[in-house]
Amino acid sequence: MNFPSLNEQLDVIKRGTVEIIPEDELVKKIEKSIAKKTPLIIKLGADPSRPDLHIGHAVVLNKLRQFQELGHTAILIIGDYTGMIGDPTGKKKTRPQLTHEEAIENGKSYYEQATKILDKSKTKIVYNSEWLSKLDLKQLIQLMSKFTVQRILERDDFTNRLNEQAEIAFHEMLYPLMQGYDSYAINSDVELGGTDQKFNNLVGRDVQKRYGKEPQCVITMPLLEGIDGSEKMSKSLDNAIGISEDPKDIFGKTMRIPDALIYKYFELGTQISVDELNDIKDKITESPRDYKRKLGYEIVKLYYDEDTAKNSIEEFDKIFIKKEIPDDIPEIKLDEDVKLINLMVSNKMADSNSAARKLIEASAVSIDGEKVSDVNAVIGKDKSFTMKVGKRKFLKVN
RNA sequence: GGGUAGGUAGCGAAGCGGUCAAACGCAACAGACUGUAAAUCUGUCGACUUAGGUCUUCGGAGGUUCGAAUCCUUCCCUACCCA
Repeated sequence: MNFPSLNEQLDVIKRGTVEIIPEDELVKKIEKSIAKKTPLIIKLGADPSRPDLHIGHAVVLNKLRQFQELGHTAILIIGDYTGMIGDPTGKKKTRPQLTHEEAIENGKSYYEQATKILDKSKTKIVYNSEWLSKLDLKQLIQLMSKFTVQRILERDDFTNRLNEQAEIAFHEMLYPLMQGYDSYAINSDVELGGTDQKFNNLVGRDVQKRYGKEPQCVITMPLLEGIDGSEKMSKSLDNAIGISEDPKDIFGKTMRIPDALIYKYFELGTQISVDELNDIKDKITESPRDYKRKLGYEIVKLYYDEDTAKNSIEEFDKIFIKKEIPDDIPEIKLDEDVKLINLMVSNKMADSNSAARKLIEASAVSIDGEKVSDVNAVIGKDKSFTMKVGKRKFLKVN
């Protein structure tokens, strides 16, 4: 197999990375790979505790995809065994532990979603229970003896937890070692991860060295901010764009990101070429809105297809720029007269009667474009109209 | 095992017998302004309501009291210090 030249590869690999540790070793590995016509083994560990992937997770998957396109081998490790511990990274508290069944189940779902980005035919998937479950106590002690408590505690999360008087459960200290052991088990040349994974991934290097293997290089990718523009993207903060979401939502959410993030999203969240990326870099500030539309288009295209992406733009323009009613909105028929607030609640346009009342009072409800102000409004069963609650909730009544 | 400080709405955090559905901040939602950007301003932010109120909430369970998030008993949970 023939690989692109070293420099071509480096251009692609370096896109968006934070650190390559150490870069000269990576260069040597690539040179060797070209000379021997052997692909590098690229490791990505997946945490099976979160089955819903968002474009923040996609940052690292995109990078892995790029490696695949360069001809290298991607190995996705589903941490079914480590998932039972729960990665302490960035956590202030001990994570809940998954059962093995849950971990496997989540792992499958992870794979399904990850292969929306990765080349399925070139992705090897392995479960780390395959080797971790076979470690006996003697081997585990041997592994533990190669590291010191200080080394494990030096990572920020643990230091912070010590300082903030939060607990650290004993088993959590094992997490980095086990993840590092994965690298040894699959002989990885490169491990990818977010900057938050730097410590764990470096431990992988050490484990390999101590077991007499050539150590992997570590490539860290930035953590993508969520659509609120400040916090790291995460489902629990409700600032994430899920890769399995409806295309309209993906597009709409993309349009809501702060301008400062547009380039970063292009760089990390799309597969547009390095050349194109360089081309738009300085132009974004000229017309942020247009580039944001392009960004939304590219992201939708990545997870769906070109037609869907085009539709998303059109739909968006229709609703928010031309302020028209979207095409496919829920439609219901009334069998009898109902109070407006009940109608809102039963169609999930408000959480409770009180909430519905408050929305009406806040003039957030309109019928055929007319704002409704009567909290006790009753809708006659023969009426036919379209109502709108807030900016995004529509309902057609016939 | 001994000691100390705590557990309040999605989160953080006040309150320490009545004026508490519970200050304040963040988040969220809605309105104005916009490019559904950011920033800003305004309103809402337990539930039901015939709008007068009613009901359920302050770790759990009991109790004292006309009245408890606030006092007492007990149980559960967390952190820290000492061993």
